[in-house]
Amino acid sequence: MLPLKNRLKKKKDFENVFTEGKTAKSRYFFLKTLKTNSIDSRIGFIVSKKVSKKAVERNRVKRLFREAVRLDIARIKPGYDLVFIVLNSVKEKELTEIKKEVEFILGKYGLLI
RNA sequence: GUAAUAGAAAGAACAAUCGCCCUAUUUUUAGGGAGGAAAGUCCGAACUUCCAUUCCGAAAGGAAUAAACAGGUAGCGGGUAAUUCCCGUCAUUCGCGCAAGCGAAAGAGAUGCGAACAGAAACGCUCUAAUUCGAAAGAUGAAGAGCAUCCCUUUGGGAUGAACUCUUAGGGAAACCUUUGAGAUGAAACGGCUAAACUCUUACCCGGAAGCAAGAACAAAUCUUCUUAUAAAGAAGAAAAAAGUAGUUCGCUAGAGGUAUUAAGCAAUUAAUAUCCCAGAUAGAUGAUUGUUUAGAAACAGAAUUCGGCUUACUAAUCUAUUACUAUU
RNA sequence: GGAUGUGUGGCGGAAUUGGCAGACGCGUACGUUUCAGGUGCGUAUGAAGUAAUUCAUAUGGGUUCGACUCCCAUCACAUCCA
Repeated sequence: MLPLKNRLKKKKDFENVFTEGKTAKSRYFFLKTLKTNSIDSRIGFIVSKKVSKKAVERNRVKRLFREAVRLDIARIKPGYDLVFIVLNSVKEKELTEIKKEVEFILGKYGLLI
C-alpha cells in the first residue's frame, strides 16, 4: 500500500485528471497524467468489473499494481497526478512483468527522475 | 474389497526484510488485522426513520401496539429474539430406491374435472356370453365400481379379512396406535382427483412500510438584510435569523459475543460461575519477496450496520455408523 | 452495500383465470417479374433422425392428467437508491 500522501482519493481529483490529463497506452493499462505542481505526486488505480467479475481477482490486480509503483515511488517526479486504468489483458500476470511495464512507460514519458 | 446412504472434523504454522489500516502509549514502540461459506439476498430478528391507532401531557414531547384490515405458520410435542430454521417422535398416507435412506402432505367448502387421440362411455355408476346373474378375467387411457390372503373340479366358482357407520377396552405428552362387538352394502350404498393462482374454518404468531446509500449532529457555499463606494449592472465587507448542498463527525462494532467448567434435558437448548476482548476501512487496510516445517499448501473465494438460519460454490486426505453385493475363513 | 425487474427461432416481439407454443414484423435462401439491379409477388426457414417420432420458452428440480404461465434453487443481463 502506498503512503497516504501519495494516494489520489477525491472524486474531483479523478475527474480533473480525466478531463484535463494526457493519456498513454500500454499493453496492460492506460495511464492518465496531469501536472499539478504540488509537493508530492499522487497515484490512483482503477480496476473495473470488465477485468474480472470476482472481487478477489480485482483486489489481486490492484495490489500488484500498487506494489509495482510502491517500489519505484522514490524515483517518480513530484508534482503529478497519475491514474492507472487497468485492462483485461493483465490477468494472471506476475509482479515482475507488471513492474517492468510500469517502469518502461513512466521512463518513456519522462516521469522518472 | 467394491458401490452407496447418513453424519463428524479441517479450510496451514513459524521466521526475516520492505509497506498499509485500527487502538494504546506517546514519538517510536507494543497489541490486533477476512470466511466457512465473508457469496446468493432466499427467510428471520435487532436497530433507525416515516405512517396509523390508543394513552399521558397546557404545549413541546413521551410511551404503547389492544382490536380490525392485511399477512404469516401448519402431522404431533418441544426449542428460540424470531423464522420457510433446529431437536425429538419417526404417528399416518403417498411417491422414489434392491436396501440403508430420501422427499411431500393443517382441515373443509363450493367450483371444476377441457380440446384432441384412444375408448362403447371422460368424473365414474360401463362394455365384452343367445338371455339372466357374477366384487373372476380382459380392453382404452393421465384418470374408469376396486384391494389383500387362501382353496378348488378354472368360459369360471367359493371362503375369510380390511375398507364404510356405530361401538368396547387398553396404551401414549399428543398426532395416533392396538383391540371388542354389531350393522350396512352385492350395483348403489358410496367413492376418486382439483389451489404451489379461489373461498372459508380451526389453532398459534404478528401494528404497517422502507431501509445504515436507514438516520442524527456540526456546517463552507447559496439565498435574504445592512454598510461602503458607485450613474447602473456588479464588487467588497459585516451581521442576526433562515437554509441544510460540498464536507466533517457520530451511527460503527462489548455483542441474543467467544472459551472453559458445572447443573437441567434423550436432544435442540437453557441456567449459573470463571475468564477473554477477537477487523472496522470510506478511491475503501489485511500486501510483496524469501526461507523452514509438512504427503501437500493446492480449490471456492474478500468484511462494509450487526446477529441467527437456509441455499449454493469448493480442496486434499480422513474418521464413525448403516445398507447392498462379492470373495475368503 | 441495499432494493427491484427481465430472460421465448438468426434479430425484434406475441401468446397467462394453467389447456393447439412460436402469431406478426425484420433478416436469410430459392423461384418469379426486369436488359440488369432494386421494389413487388410466391414458397421455405429451431435441433436430431431415412421415417415414425423425440427434444426444444436461460439452466436444474417440484406441484398437476397437463406448466412459457404456479412454487423452489442456480446462471446471465438490466434498472433504481448518496
